[in-house]
Parts: sequence; C-alpha cells; structure tokens
Amino acid sequence: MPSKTFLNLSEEKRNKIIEAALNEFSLNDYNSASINNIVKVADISKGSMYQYFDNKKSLYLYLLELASEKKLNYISENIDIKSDKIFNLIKKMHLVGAKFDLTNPKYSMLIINAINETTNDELDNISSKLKEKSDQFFNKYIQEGQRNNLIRNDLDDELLSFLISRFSMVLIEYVSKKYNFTYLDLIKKGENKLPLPEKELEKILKQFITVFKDGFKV
Amino acid sequence: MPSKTFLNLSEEKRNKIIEAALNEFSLNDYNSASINNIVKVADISKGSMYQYFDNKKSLYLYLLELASEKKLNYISENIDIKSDKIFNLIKKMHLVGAKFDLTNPKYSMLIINAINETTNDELDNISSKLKEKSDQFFNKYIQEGQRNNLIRNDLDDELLSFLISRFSMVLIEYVSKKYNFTYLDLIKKGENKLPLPEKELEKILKQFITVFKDGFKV
Amino acid sequence: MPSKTFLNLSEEKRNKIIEAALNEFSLNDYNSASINNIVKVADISKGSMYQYFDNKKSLYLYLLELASEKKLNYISENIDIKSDKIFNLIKKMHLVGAKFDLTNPKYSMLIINAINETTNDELDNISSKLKEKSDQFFNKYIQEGQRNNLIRNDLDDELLSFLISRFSMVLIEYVSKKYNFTYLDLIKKGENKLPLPEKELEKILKQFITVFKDGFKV
Amino acid sequence: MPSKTFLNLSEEKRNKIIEAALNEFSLNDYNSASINNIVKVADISKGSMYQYFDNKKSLYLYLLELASEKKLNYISENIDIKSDKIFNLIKKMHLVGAKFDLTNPKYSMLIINAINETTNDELDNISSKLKEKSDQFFNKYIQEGQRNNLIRNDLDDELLSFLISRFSMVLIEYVSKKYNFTYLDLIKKGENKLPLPEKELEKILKQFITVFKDGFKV
DNA sequence: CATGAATGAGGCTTCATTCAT
DNA sequence: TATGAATGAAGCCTCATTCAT
Repeated sequence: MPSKTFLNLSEEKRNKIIEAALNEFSLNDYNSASINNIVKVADISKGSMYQYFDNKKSLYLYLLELASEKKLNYISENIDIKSDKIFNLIKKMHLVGAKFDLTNPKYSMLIINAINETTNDELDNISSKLKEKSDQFFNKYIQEGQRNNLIRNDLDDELLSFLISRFSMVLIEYVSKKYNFTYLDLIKKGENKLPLPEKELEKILKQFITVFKDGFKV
Repeated sequence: MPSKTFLNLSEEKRNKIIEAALNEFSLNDYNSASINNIVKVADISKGSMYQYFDNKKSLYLYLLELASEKKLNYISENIDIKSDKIFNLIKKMHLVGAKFDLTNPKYSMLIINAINETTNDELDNISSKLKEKSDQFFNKYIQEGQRNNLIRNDLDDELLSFLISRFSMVLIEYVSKKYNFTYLDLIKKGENKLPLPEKELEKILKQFITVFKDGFKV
Repeated sequence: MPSKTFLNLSEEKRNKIIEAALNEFSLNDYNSASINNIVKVADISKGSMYQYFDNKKSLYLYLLELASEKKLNYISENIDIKSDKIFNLIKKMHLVGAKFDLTNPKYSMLIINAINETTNDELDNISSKLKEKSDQFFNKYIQEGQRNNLIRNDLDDELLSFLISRFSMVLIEYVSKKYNFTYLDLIKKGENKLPLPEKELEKILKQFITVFKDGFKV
Repeated sequence: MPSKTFLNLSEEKRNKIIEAALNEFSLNDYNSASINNIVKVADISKGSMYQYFDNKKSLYLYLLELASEKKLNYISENIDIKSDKIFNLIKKMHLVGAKFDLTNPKYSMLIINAINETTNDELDNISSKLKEKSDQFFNKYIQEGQRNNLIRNDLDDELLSFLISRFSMVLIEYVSKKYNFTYLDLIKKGENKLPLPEKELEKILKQFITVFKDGFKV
C-alpha cells in the first residue's frame, strides 16, 4: 500500500513515520486517529505523507499488515509446529502469542483495535477478515486433532476453532486483569520486557488448556 | 442523566429521539456518532437536544443504561434462576441473552460497541466496567458450582467466570457466522424476529455447553 | 426596569433571583454572563425571568442601579459630609467606600465590571456614564476646596476630581495586593467581614491622602 | 505563539490577518471577539487561521505581545532615560506613552482591554500580570528617587509606583474627555495623527506632574 | 402569572486531503 | 521528491429569547 517513494526512504526516516503512526493508531480507533498528529510527531510534511500513502486508510492497512506479519514471524520463529501433541501445541501457540503481545504492545494493540472496528464501513470489514483468518488458522489444527482422534468428533470443528480463536484474543486481557497492569501502561512505558514472569504466564495457560481439554466439570 | 424536560416529553417524541440516537450509536462508535445526525433524524433542533441532555456523553450513557436495563429485565423475566442445575442454568442464560440480542439488535449492538470502547478516555473506562460487571455476574454461579462440587475446584474461579463471560459476548457472532446474517442487516431491517429457528439456537448452545462442561478431548 | 410582577414577588424569591444574578454578573462580564445560568441557580423558569425583566440588559441595569444605590446609601449613612475639612472628608469618603467594597464584594465587583465595559455598544456607554458620575461627585468638593483656598487654584478642577475619582476606583486593588487577597476569594467565601483590620485600611488611606495633599517630593 | 506557517506568509497577508484580529480584539473583549469575524475580514479560511495559531488564546496573546513590544520600542526610541531629573523623566515617559497610544489606538486599546480582563480565567490573570509589570517598571524609578532624596521616604515606594502606574493607564482617558474625542473614533478613522496638538498634551502632563510632585494643597 | 419546551444562529476547533511551488 | 499553505465541512456546544399552555 505504500508508494515506492516510501520504501526507498532511509530506514531511520521510515521507522520514525511507522513509529508515529503506530502510536496514534494504537492509542485511538481509526476514526479518532489523526493524520495531523502523526505527521507532527513524525516531523514530516503533510504532502510527504500523502506521497507515501494514498490516504489514511492506506496507511492504516499498511501498519496492520506490518503488525500481522511481525506477529506471525515471531510465532513461527518461536514454535516448532510439528513436534508436539495437539494440546501442547495450542498451549505453546498461545504462550508465544501472549509473549509477542506483551513485548510488542503497540503492534498488539493495533491489531486489537482493528478487531474492534466493527462499525466502520470505510474499512471494508477489516474486523471480520481478521477474525476469519484467525479462526481458519486454528481450524487446521482442530481438524487434524479430530482426524487423529485426539479431539472429539461430535462437536463442530468450526465451533471449536471459533472458541480457541476468540480466546486467544482475550487472553492478554485476563492476564493484565490478574496481574494488574494495562496495555496503556505498557505502551506508554515503552516495551520489550514481560510485565510478569514467564512462569506465571505458563501457569495461567496451563489452566486455560485444562479447561479446553477437560472442561469445567469435576 | 436526561433532564426533566426530556422526561416530560410526549412518549412519542421521546421515543423518536431515543430511536434516532440508538440508531446512530449502534451503527457508529462513540466518537464517530454525530449529534448532528441524531437531531436531523429525530427532527428536533440542536438546542432542544442540549436541553434534554447535558452533552453527548450524557446521552450516550443514558442509552447504555436503557439498554442494560432492558436486557436485564428481559433475562430476569425469561429465566428461572433457582430451578436448575448449574450447566443447564448457564445454557439458559445464554439462550435468553442470545434471544434478546437477536430480537433487539440495536440495543445489543450499542452494548457491544460500548464494550469495544477501549481507547476512549472520555468515557472513563466504560468498557472495563461493563466487562467487570459481567465477569462478576457469572462468578457468583461459578463459585456456587464449586461449592456444590459440580465444578472443579482446581481451577481459578475468576478464570472460569472470565471465560464464560467473554463467551457470552461473542456467542451471537458465532451464530451469525453460522447462519449467514449480520447484525447490520438485523438493525437495518428492524427487529423483533429471530433470524433463525429457536431450535437451532439451542443446538448451538448445547454444543457450547458440552465444550465447557467436558472439554475438547475425546 | 423590572416589571411590577417582579416587585410584587415575595422578598425571599426576589432576593434569590437578585443573588443569583449578582453572582453571575460579578463573576463574568456582561457578554459572558449567562441568563441560563442565572435562572438555573435562582431556580425559576426562563419564562418567569422574561416576565420580570424585558431582557438581559434590563436585568443588568437594574442590578447596577441597586448596587449604586446601596453603595451611596451606605456612604451617606456612614459619613458626616459637613463636619470636616476637605482632605479629612475625602479620606473618610474613601474609607467608607472601601469598607463598603470589602464587605459587599459582589455589589462592588458588579460596579467594577460595569466600569470595565468599555467596548460593549449594547450597554450605551454605561462605563462612561458611571465614571462621569463619579467624577462629578468629587468635583463638587474640589471646587469648594478651591473656593475656600484649601486646594490650589492653578490646577484644573476637572483634572483633580478625575484623579481622586479614578483613585477611588483602584484603592481596593492596592489594598488587596498589599494584603494578599483577591476579590474572587471574598465573593466566593461570602461577605460581611473586612479581610483586614480597619486600622490598617486607615493607615493606607492616610498615606494616600498625604500624597494627594503634599505630593511625592521631599 | 504563531506557527512557522504564519511567519512564512507574505508580509502583506500576515499584516492583513494581524490588522483584522487587532480590529476585532480592540473593539471587543476577549470573549466577545469572534474568530469567525476575523477570518471573514482577513479573507482567509477558518482552517488556515488554525494553522497559524493553535487557538483563540494563542492568537490573542500574540497580538498582545506585539502591542507591548511595539509600545516599549516606541518608548525606548523616544526617551532618553538617563539624562533627566526624576519628575521630568516621569513626565516624559507619560508624554511618550500617551503619544504612542494616540497614534496607535488599536494597539493601545488592545492593551487596555487586556488590563480590563479581570474575570476571565482562561487568560490566566493576564490583567494582573500586565499591571504588575507596569507597577514594577515605575517602582525602579521611585526607589531611585527615594535613594537620591528627591522623593519622600516616609511613603511606601510600592504605593507611589502603584499610583503612577495606574495613572499612566487612565491618562488618555482624561485627555480624550478634555478634548472631546473617543478611542473608538480614532480606531475607526485609522490612526497616525495626534488628535490634539502636542503642546496641549504637554500642558496636561505638566499639571499631572505638578499634582504628583506638590500635591493638591495650596 | 408561571411555565418550560423550542429555536437556530453562532461560538471554537479539528479533520483529511489537495496542489502549486 | 518534498513541501506546507489552503480549504470548508463537520464536530460539540451555548446562547438569549419566544410563546403556547
């Protein structure tokens, strides 16, 4: 979505722009985010911004793509898809995903905000698309689990992947509630460090997986 | 939150205003919703609107209260809290909740939008408050279930209620995905009728409950 | 300026309205003062206010008249015009005037604000009129002093009365600066009590009179 | 306070805007002055104005600074501080100040209006600040006069400078009263020319100084 | 005589985008 | 390629006043 001009920019300048835009779009929803603010913070002219990106939407979608790519890369770099049993695999996916979110709160928040953009016509259902993508990602593993008789077959695979997918989206919310911090704090502080010991994160995930595997009942 | 002036209005006029505002706030997030639009549709002057409500926020919170009240009333009228076993009770709650959402899509969408207002400082964390309230509502039943040894005690009750609570928020999303309609359609058409047979709704819920009760595993 | 209706009101109600209006007009200049606010605080309907007074200006001028009258009464009650020598008389006038201002800050502030209304066409030069009135009041005494050879005759009597008159308008400002309080504080606290010992007020006035009588020079 | 954008404008355009704003703020108090009016007269779009200045206050403070600077420059260019005896110096200061006011009525009126802004919280006590500055300016000379035994030491130097300072603020008022013109006339006509012979101005000032030096008494 | 609902003009401000240089 | 000045629609909100009941 960005012009060649943008891609030819020095990395430093490009990053400054991305950083400024990321900040704005992670702290505001699409409509409330302001291009004016972004160019001010990035210290570039408005004309330049519109030479790099056709319009607000284009910039937004580019950032979103960047964030998605970054997250996917992080996950695929930190997980060994094949090695494990299904429930362990799912646990690891969530663990790695959560670690990405917590150490890249701006990117993560951007994606969350996009998922919340349910009413904005201008963005052609970006929210639905993102959710669908996530649902389908998990669906592969669910189906495989069912084929291997590790996951019960009397339940709709779409339902199961929907559940897993949605809960991957609120996991951080639970963690932050339990450990008393907010995304906003993480974003404002700057990032990089886990706000809780990894062991604790794993404990929570273990419980999550137990629920999904065995259910609530005694 | 509304002034006496508003409450003294003829019911017809009051409803026209509520309807117009509801429409705007269910189709747009808080910032994007426009008072100008609302007064145009309600066919009143801007000055009047501001004699009814102190400001945009006040109108919004009033609508939200209205919606919450309406939903709670609907649920308490359609459910017999005491009569049932825990998992049946939860199933019924969700069934009734879903029925409300599907037959009152504007009110429902308003609440959903409020839950998505995670970035708007002006609304003093309305999203968190709503979620917290829902979490605590379910927590009571979870704790009771644990006391009665119907729900396992080795899992954090907050985690379990968090899961149930969040699930109640996305249930309709799954239903609409499965039955190929969208909230927007329901809102635009006008309301009242379930867009799918109640039996089907129950079937879906039965599966959901099975998952929560027994888990994914074979 | 008020209607008979207003004058026939119970004293209590009338005072409530006056008090509310006084508050608004002492804390805001004419344009910024809001009838809406006044009726809200006075707890009467807008319709009533417009039955008591033709319009904003009419209410304002009424209050101003009230304040002027009150101040003049206070002064004439607390001073024995004839008994004294000219400079003593002037000193006493200022002392009494200052005491009125400090114990009736709302009325006083209203008058000060009116004197500051130099740009508002709507008020037909109320500021000039008030100043002129004050100038002429002092002019009588200056002329008499000159006739009696107590005040030098080589200086324009208008200039001298102008100086005395303007000084009377800023006296409180100096006092409040010297004694570290503000009109706003007095108004907000409620009134009645001198914020400094009367002796101190007299000391300041003694100096002032010395200046006017004998000048700066050694 | 203005943006670079504004400073980069052609002098012609910049002056047109300043002129329009000056007009509005000299003829109206802060609250009553209208940005809408200004942009209409200056023939620019509202959006442009807000690219030049952050907000109304910023524009206002810029004009005020401009006016203060212009007046100070005028005074320092037309007076030889060192050469004179104290009372002569004070007379000259007032003469030069009065000449500035009469030949730059818009700037002068703007400052006077600012001094009258006693009730507006938004302007953070601009009135007090301006007065204090003036008081302190004169205080230096009063203190020096006292050190050199030209001004009596039995009177509070703050009181003396307060008096001189306040009377510098009303001098023009007396002149215009005596010579039958108004600021408004000067502003509306355009400026530049003294509305009375300089000799006459000097005569008035001579009397003023006599009062301050020698007092009223025979 | 009291009420209070209705009004619409006008207030300040922000916005995404364009285009001549 | 970069710039930054220009725009005008739209945002929320306040106001003094009127008039039917």
